[in-house]
Amino acid sequence: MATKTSTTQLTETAKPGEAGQHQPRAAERILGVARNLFYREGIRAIGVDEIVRQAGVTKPSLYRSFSSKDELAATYLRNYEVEFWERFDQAVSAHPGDPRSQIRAFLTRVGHRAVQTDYRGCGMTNAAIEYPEHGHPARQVGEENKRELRRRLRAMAAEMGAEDADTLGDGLLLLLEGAYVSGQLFGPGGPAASVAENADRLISASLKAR
Amino acid sequence: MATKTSTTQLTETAKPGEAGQHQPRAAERILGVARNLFYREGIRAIGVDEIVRQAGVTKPSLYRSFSSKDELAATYLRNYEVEFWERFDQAVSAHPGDPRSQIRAFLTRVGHRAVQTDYRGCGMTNAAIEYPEHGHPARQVGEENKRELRRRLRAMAAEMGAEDADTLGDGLLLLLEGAYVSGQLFGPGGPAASVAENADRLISASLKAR
DNA sequence: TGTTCATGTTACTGACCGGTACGTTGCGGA
DNA sequence: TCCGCAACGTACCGGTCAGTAACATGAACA
Repeated sequence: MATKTSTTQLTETAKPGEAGQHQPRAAERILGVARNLFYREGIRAIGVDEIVRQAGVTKPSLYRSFSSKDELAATYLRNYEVEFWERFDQAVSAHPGDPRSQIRAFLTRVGHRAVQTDYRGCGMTNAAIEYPEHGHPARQVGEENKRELRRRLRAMAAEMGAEDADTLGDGLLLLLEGAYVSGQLFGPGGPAASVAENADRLISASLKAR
Repeated sequence: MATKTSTTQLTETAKPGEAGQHQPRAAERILGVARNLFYREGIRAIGVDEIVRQAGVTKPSLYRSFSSKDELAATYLRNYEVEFWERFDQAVSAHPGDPRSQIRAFLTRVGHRAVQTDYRGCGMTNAAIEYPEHGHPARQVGEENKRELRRRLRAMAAEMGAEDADTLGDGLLLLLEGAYVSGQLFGPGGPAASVAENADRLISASLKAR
């Protein structure tokens, strides 16, 4: 029914004929399409047929590179996580030695993205909600990411000199997750726009002796 | 496989022989089973066959009471929302005229539930994440609920005398949603345990002139 | 030129998806 | 006793699910 669109461009194509490395084009195109569809529609909502159709390949090509749909989803999430930490570290390195500004910079950007139309939140959080079963490959990526994120936020809270650094770090994590979820629930004009401001107020309250 | 459980009690049974209203038993059993399964496993993850099997009925019985699976899911969520407001209003009426204590009471209970094993967050939030498509019956229930919740939280923030009541109300909503999500991601010992404490600090910071 | 091997294809599987046509049962009232 | 009717079950629909067997192609290398 739908015409075959070639809009799914691969961002970085392995240059053919170099270093003898012949990265399969199919796997990258599949991953790119899966990333778009999984993020926008959800993992359970998208079948492998839809993915291979939009990628312009066929199912055996998918299953040669990924052992299962679950593994494809996990790969999508691992890539997603890499980019997440890139954004996070970008905010960190923009304000060396100033964790409060680091948090503010990161959350300002999150808050901005979260009120865009068709914002769909955090792919890892969404996947964990879609797959409540412990041990599911897709869920594990999210669980591990959130544990590490919690560790870093608590460390940053301690670096700020907060009395109860763990509580502050957890509060920042709650605000962040709330922004992810509320962003896709409310859309433009939603409460996620104020995540950075609220985080800063929470930091203020947590820094002064109570 | 599973033995036929009769745990799905109907909360309010239409007394037979009264007013000619004969509520079918099948519909209530279906709704009870659907509620359990949809909440614990997710809506997309559960097929109607599984529901009717556990309810001990057959599919036509389901489709006589519910026009579609989506409508069954929406009914489950509407019931879920009723109980949500019951819990919310319970915290409110426990501290008349004291919105700060109302918030603390509500969030204390949420924080406690959110760190239980197998906690699965807010059914409405989860459904909205499972169904990103605008206009989906299941999603609409959640969207409407969150809008009303936001309105009430902002009103309570104003009642507290916050300078920027809308920002504080939104901050409380972010913390709440974050507790829902983090609760099911981290399980026991997760950051959701501190949602009430963080909310109280945020209120403190928002009440004093900046 | 012939071999090898990764990447591509067509065509298929059994299970499950949501949903339905149609027959059966049981009960209250005439 | 029989009717009418609502509640329920049997058996089935086409479509889609994830996953696979078997074969074609094309380039690198001997």
